[in-house]
Amino acid sequence: MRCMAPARTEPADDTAADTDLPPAKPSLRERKKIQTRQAIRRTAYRLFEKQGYDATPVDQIAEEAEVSPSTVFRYFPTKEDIVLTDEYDPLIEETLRQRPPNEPPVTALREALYSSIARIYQADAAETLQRIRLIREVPALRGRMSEHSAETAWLLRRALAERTGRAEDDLELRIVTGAMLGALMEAMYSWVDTGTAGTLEDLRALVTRALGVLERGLTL
Amino acid sequence: MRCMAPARTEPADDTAADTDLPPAKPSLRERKKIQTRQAIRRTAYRLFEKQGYDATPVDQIAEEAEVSPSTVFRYFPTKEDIVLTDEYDPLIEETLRQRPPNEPPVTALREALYSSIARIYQADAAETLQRIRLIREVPALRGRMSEHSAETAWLLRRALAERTGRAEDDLELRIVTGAMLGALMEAMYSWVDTGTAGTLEDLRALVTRALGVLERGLTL
DNA sequence: ACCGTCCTGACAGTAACTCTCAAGTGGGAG
DNA sequence: CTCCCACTTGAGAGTTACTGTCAGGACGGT
Repeated sequence: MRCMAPARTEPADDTAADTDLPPAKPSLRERKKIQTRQAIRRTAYRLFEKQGYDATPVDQIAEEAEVSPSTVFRYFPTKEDIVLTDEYDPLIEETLRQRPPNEPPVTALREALYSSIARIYQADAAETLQRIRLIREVPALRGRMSEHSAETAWLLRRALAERTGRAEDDLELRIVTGAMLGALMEAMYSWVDTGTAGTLEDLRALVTRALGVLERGLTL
Repeated sequence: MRCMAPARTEPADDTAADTDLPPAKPSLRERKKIQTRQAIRRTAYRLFEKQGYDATPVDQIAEEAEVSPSTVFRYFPTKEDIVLTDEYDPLIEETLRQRPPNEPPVTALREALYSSIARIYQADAAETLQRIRLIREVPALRGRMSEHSAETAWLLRRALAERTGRAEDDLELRIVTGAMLGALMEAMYSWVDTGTAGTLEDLRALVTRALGVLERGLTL
């Protein structure tokens, strides 16, 4: 397979994360869309688990989810996006903005990441675990993930720039966000490595240690 | 296009980097292989520059380089690899091993990275610049690059583990390498951002500042 | 019940690979 | 110099991830 770089125009529209259930009942059409989205993703996850990511063509996912292949691509611009859908960035950003403005930036970042991670994990623990496992094991997904985290870094940078009054492309800011994301990524992978069942507490502890290392200036 | 995850079995064999010219004259066959490799890459870079990465099909590269499409894929397992060939990891590793063993790990890493970067840059400055520019601008390449730097991180980790006597999968070690690579990546991007002509001195300065931020515990 | 809008499936087309096989070239042995 | 084996190349067919178009059907308000 390959992974060209398509327009990459995420829908990013109204279709809410299928993990939160707002009490307001959307129209029948909307509900069907959410159902279809879930069906595709669930089917995909099941097949990936059974026979592997690469060995699972989109056509098969479509067939077993009982939709046409075109529909799959309408919901997920790329096969990778079936795994990597994350609307987490706005969540992180919002959480970060709610931190007291006088708080030191790294602390604010740490706390924001803490609560974001907790919320993401609690939304669907099993699926989150499987997702991270897939990301770690499938090179294409890892690549796409890091690609995405570059955007996250940019977002964090903007937020930090606002806080500190520095320019958005300030080198020190770039370094800080790059280092934090790099460290956190390792913590994540380390988390899924520790046995099969990572718990939220484990994750918190790992993140704490990771950020601790950063704050101590990478001393061992 | 897409980017599945093929066997990813890099040739990684004898074909030396086309940048260094060892005095020993290899056989005619070997020389032809190197020529072909260079021809493909040069043609590709020229076309990428002219019409963009995504807008340049492999078939066109093959045609203009006067080889068959199959040959292109024989030399570079994926289109991305035409840009991302780097045999730098062994270089970094060797340089790192040559540092005095009693040197503090982060210092050793810094010095090893310094000289490696300098050597890579000096081998072919123009091409290096164009490569980094491409990596920054093409999402697929960025993704693949970070994927690769995960391997580099692993390599660094092993070297550090040796030095410090820690386990290879030690969390702190992962954090340190992850953070350093994250920070260095940002420094690189920042380097190509500053005007069109990044100089080696600029790069050194950026790396110094980046590692300085890390050593100060991400204080701004 | 009607009608415009949104959604879906069928289909054709592009491009990145992958595999196989036959023909050509290099290099060493005699 | 010649013969032969090993390596390399080109050609072609096949798979898979997408992309765009178009017609039919369902939804939802009037």
